[in-house]
Amino acid sequence: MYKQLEKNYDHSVVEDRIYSKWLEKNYFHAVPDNSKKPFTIVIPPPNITGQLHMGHALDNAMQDMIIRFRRMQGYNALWLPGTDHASISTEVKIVNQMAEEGLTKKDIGREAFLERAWAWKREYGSRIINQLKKLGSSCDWERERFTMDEGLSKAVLEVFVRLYKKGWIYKGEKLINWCPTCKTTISDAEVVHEDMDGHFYHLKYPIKGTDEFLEFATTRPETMLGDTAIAVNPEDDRYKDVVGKVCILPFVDREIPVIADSYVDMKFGTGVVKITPAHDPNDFEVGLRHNLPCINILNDDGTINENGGKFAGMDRYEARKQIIKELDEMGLYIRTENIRHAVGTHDRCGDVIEPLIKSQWFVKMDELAKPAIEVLKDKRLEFIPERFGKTYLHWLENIHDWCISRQLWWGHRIPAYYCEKCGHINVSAKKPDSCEKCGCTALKQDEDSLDTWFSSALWPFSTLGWPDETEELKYFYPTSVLVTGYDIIFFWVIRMVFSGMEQMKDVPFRKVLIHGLVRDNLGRKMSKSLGNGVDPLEVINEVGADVLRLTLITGNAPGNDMRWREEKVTANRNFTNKLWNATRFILMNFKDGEDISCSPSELTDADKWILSKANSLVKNVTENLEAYELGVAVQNTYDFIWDEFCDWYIEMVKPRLYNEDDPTRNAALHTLKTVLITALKLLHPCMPFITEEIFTSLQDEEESIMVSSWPVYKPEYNFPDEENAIGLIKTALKNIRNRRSDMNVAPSKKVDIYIGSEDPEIRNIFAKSKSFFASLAGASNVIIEDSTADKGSDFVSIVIPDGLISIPFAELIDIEKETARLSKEKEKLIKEVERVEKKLSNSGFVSKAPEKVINEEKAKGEKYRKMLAAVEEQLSALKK
RNA sequence: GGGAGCAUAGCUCAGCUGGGAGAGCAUCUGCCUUACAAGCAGAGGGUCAUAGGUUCGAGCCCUAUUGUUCCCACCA
Repeated sequence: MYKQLEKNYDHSVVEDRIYSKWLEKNYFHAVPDNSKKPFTIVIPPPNITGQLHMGHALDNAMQDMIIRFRRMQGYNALWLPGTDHASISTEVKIVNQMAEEGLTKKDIGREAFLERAWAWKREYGSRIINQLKKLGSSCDWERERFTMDEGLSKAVLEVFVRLYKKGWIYKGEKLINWCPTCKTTISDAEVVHEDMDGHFYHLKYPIKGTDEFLEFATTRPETMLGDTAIAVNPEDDRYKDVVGKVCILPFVDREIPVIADSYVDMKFGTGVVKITPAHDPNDFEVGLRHNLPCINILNDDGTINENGGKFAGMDRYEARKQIIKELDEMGLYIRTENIRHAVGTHDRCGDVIEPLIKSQWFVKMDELAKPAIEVLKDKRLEFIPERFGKTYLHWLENIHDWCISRQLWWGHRIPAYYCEKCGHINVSAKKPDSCEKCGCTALKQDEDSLDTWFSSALWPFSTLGWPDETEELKYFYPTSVLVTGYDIIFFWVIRMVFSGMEQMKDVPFRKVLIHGLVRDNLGRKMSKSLGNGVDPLEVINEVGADVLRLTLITGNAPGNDMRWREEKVTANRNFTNKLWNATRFILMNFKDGEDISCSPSELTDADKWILSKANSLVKNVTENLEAYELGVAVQNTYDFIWDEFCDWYIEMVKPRLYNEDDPTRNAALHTLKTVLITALKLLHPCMPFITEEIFTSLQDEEESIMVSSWPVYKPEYNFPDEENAIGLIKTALKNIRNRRSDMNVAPSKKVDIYIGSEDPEIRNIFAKSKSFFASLAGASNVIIEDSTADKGSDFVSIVIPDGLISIPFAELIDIEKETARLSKEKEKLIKEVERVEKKLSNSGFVSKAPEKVINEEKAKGEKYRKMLAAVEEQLSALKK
């Protein structure tokens, strides 16, 4: 019946075996069932190019923990997994792969390129999925989705068409962020502003018809080739006269007007700004106000185009140098200032972004943002921790239209078809037979694809079958919680919310649990370039997924970054060892076929104490998990198992186990098993493998802990009296150990221990617990007495609440040392008594503090006064 | 320029709605006590960044300051 455990726990064998079992039993699969409440999590889909890193490990450990907890609680728990096509990341990988073969996208064309991309996906797309399995993730793999699946692609086209028909998707010539390396547009969210060292070039343009010049400064002199005006502030007296005049733009000999616009800051620099509407967002706005032409001077690869005159074909930075050099020769260069300023770069490749004007597709954001703002304000959507809601709101309240077209091939191609005859744009999920305007059949699809986040924005409902009205969609949407890092709130969380509100008319998830970054032991971000990344798969190989998960979950609060420390891994590995050995010990004491059931009346104080503690723990852990305080929940379980259960209860129970005739042996076995199983269940969401392994060894009524029921708090298992009693015993034992250690008494030396108390109930508590003093404090005999009088110089005394412990250590007593110790204790007690008395004589405290607190203080005062009296008696006895 | 976080034992961090400061690691002492030396028992170590305020009571709430980290932002 009972399976004895191996001496050492071997995670490498156990984890794979157990995971296979769970898969075989189909425990992860969830189907709509109206008799149960759903609990849904959709995974943040990792990129198919990705490899599991610590960020994924943390994110998924948290999700698995939550979903396992809810599954055990009886919810119909679905964790829906999948992957993201990651358009730009994947495309770059394929392009690089082709480059090794000497091929370019152009060489092979769109169709063949996509063929290669799909082949790549087939080969590597499941890699990260398999890694998630190593972590123990209980995802419903039957429902695994990919953003470019047929169904999800259908959802993408459907949303595009709907928003277009509503006028919320439009095509327009606007200033966009251009990455010259990736040769595509990117959204505002993908631009990272980095402080870089740069130069501030002071230059001047000649004013036509005068000998005068207008001086200004710029960080990007090459953009002058696209200048179409020069601006000053209308209030600026210095330049009143030049407004309306014309400057001559060198090199291209363009005449540009001097205009007045309040955008110009009079106090900054010379108060003069060159205006390049085609390459600067502010200038673009100024250009609109003043009807200025836009002159694009850049090619897609960042070189100067034909509008740049003699600089055409030159790289942007080369042109910058050359222009400064030539301006200097012309006497138009003044000086260069070194400055540090924010430069927009592409988050993928790091290249400097060039703002330029192109015709692109946009999602109009103002209307979409409104409901997303509302749901946070009325708490239909909540962030944990709350503060991230501010980040979310701030972004939404300042949102710009979202540029969604990308000059990439891997992704969802924009469903817009241009009529070659009349130029009309036909937007339709399927290619129309003919132009809806002129009927012409010559239609050409837009070459661009959609931002990868356009499809992931739909993930919470597209994965459940939308736009079809599936049972799954009706049952599992809205999902319960989204777990993700704070770094993708803008990219993803916000876009899911407004997409869900628009298409489903409800939030995609009710809560967003935000976690921080896993950093290295020095607090640096883990990165490839630094080589400081810790590979979670290596950790799993070395110590197992349970230890990895425990390390990631404990010791940090939601939303905070954490450091990865080897020592913590070791400590947690030791915990699994502790748990394993505790179980091994318990199982060694079980005999096959033995009935260990017992009635409540057979339980001893110690049994009731640990059962009561376990019962409180159930409540505590459940509440913490429900509040998404995962770290606290696990820490409390850890502490309970190690400190209360192993260090105290198991030690207390040993004599009963060793004595086959002990009438309470059964109760001990029963309690050991009951408490351990409870603790295992509480621990299971965090450490699924070892808890399963132990659970199945301890009992064979249930085949898996993961589908067993979550423990519930039972008022009848609340034993405050026994908790107090054992609390007193523990205090006494600790005090005796302390004194023995102080006096260098060898642990092997057994002595008689006298315990005196005037309170018969206290005497009774000690009388029942005599055996603990033998096994845990080196007592040969325990003698209970009804007097707390000092026993004279042959004894060492220990004052405890409600009693006095005396040990015959006459030969070991150092009078001086003992006096010093007692004096110190006396002082401490005097202070305590004074503190309590002061508090209780404070009328404010007595009248305003809750009764419970006041009573606690009174009880403390009583206790300290008694102990003080006892200590004083000891001191005077010692003097004699 | 705007916003947010953090500052608690030598180190890394918990401390959830205010009611006498905790863990792990490290340090020191003693133990191979037949579950575990990856262990057991004991000990030392904190004016909870600073200054005010609210309160009967503040590590926790408010204000300011200092240091530090991060996010957002079109000052040429």
